[in-house]
Amino acid sequence: MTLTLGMPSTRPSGQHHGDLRNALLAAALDLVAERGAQGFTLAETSRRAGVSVAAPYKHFADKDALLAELARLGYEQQHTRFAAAMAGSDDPAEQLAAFAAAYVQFASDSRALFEITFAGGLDKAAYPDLALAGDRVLALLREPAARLAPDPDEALDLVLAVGATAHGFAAFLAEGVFGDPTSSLESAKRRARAAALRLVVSDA
Amino acid sequence: MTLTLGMPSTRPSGQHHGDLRNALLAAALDLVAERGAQGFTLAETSRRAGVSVAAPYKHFADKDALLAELARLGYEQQHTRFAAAMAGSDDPAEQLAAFAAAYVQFASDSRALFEITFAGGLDKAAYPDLALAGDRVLALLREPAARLAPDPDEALDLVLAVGATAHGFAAFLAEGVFGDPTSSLESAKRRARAAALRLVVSDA
DNA sequence: GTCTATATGACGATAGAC
DNA sequence: GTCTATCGTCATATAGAC
Repeated sequence: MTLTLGMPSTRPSGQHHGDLRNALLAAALDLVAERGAQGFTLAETSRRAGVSVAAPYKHFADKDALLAELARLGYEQQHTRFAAAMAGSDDPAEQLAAFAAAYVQFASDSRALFEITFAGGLDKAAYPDLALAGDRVLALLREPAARLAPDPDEALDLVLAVGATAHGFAAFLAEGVFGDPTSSLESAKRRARAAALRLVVSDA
Repeated sequence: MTLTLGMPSTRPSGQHHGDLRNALLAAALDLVAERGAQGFTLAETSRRAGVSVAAPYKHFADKDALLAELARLGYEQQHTRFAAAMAGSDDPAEQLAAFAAAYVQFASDSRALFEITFAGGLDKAAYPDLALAGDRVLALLREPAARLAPDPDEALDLVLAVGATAHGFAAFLAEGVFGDPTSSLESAKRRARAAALRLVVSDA
């Protein structure tokens, strides 16, 4: 996989790596993709990055700090992708449906990041940036929801219903409820989009 | 917590416990409730049950076997509770709404079991009974869905949409998206119920 | 900023006595 | 069916050299 998490910045300094921080993040992401969020260890991450187990501590306070940074990047990627998907239409109902489909898509092709953001088991209180980044993703839904429902309470209902439904379909897909993972992605996206529309149009 | 998982059976045999198997299951459940599914260890479970770390191996093949049994019991409890909640009405739409509310309720007051069933990280292929018990829960939705939608494909859509939405709200509640956990349970249940109805009535 | 070396401490699982 | 003892493995984290 080896996703680009930032710009590697043409190794400017140091002795060996130049950009160990990003190398560690990428290695950790690969590790989570292979063994799941609970299989993540700092020691194995170090090995994959080709450094000693002591090296990471110059870049992250501890194991959880690295994981929290990964989760934060996950929320940022989500925000970027969902915003792009929603920009395809001006119809608020269509925007919410596009969000649901994009959510499922993200869970599928960035499974590790998706798992970390939700099943990372991080203490959100200890990492305030995290809750903030997560809220920012959910906030994407507020504008189209407000256009569909003038009443603020009803708008909040829509935000949460669409968000919960999208998350449920994504979780089902990840858990293999649909069966074959490859062919089921499209059907999961279609279903998530349709469910979001149903949640929305009955209020129109 | 110390939920009753079976009948303790008035200690018939053995030296110390009489029913170590159930005592281990109960201790493991408490442990998961405190530290999450990834915080579960067989050693700590043994300590809490007051036995040596070797004792569990006379009752379970290994660590995962104990966890899998707990997950199976979780699905069975879900089935019982959801079936009871759905029995309150003859209207299929109302039954699906009752399922959604009961699902959120279960995630709230049996948080450990809920976490194990979904975030246990178990190899479903290695424990076929597990996938079966999980399918049996989802199957509860099939009858009311079939009554609402004559077409089998549409009925499946309903089953998955209601299931995904219920799961999404439950996950949001567990993750603290709603804020205060105690006061938010009722609002989460109300929202889940309302969303399920909206998913259903637009097809009526 | 990275390494080597080490302290410290879990955990899973098994062997053998009772 | 439970215990004591133990092996092997792996982890987090720190200290000090370079």
